[in-house]
Amino acid sequence: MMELTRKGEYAIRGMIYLARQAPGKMALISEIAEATEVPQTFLAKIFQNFAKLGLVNSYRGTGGGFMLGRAASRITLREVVEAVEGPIIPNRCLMGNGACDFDRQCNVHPVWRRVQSQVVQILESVTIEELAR
Amino acid sequence: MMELTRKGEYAIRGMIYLARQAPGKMALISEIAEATEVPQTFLAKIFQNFAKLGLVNSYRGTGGGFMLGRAASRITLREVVEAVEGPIIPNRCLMGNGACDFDRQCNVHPVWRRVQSQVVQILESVTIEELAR
DNA sequence: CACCTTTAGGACCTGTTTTGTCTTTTATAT
DNA sequence: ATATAAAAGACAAAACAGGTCCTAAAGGTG
Repeated sequence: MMELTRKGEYAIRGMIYLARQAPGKMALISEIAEATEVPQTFLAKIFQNFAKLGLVNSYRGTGGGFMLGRAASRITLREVVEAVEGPIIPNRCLMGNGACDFDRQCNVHPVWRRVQSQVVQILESVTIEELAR
Repeated sequence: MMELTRKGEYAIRGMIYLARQAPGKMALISEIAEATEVPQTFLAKIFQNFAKLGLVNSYRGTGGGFMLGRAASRITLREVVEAVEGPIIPNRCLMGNGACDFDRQCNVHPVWRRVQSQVVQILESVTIEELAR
């Protein structure tokens, strides 16, 4: 249960790699992929999306590449994980789409809420900068 | 991320239903399935497995059915969840099959450990009896 | 014993998600 | 112009989720 997908794992590795670059230095996707042992085209997809979200900045053409969108100390693990995996939701009924009317009736509900809040809290408390050290 | 599957959800519902039965009273799979709104054959599979694990007792033939394998107060939510979903493992590298040699090198590793232990702790602290009240 | 009831076990199936690949396009620097 | 890199989109194999269906086996009952 609750397994991070490869995509998530890859994303974290890539971001840590970027965090370890000298400030302002660009890294090619080919370089990142090789260093982190991630399939290049797959990582490219992940980073394309991250660029849209502002988690990384991307530049095309000669001398282009990727760098972090902001200081590694201001990017949390939670942000990275949720960017690839979607929100942290231990049970469908927490999705808040009204699918679950058990909010008041069901005793399991608050347990999932606790799980959710604990996990979010842990991931939120860790920054990419810490992971890159 | 970390979503419980339907199977897990169904299993919990079924166990709670059993916990609400009068002590020693047998419940038919057809009855449980209907009451909990779970596809009968699917629930049957889940409970077959639970019978092997001792989480429920099953009896065939007329007057047969299912009942809890022990007091509801001695069955934790963790046990039920892990019985259907497998161990709670936020990242593959925690599986301990030697697949991950990052144990000492990787900074993310201890974060996943913390997540794992927190979630396990929460689910462990809740019994089916509490959920059935 | 014959028969009915109820779970056990196994085979099978369908749709979705994961984990990618491949090709073409667009932007940029030289 | 040309070379370089990321962007975008189509495609696909494999695994997983979420079931169904059929037969077998066990246990009561008349």
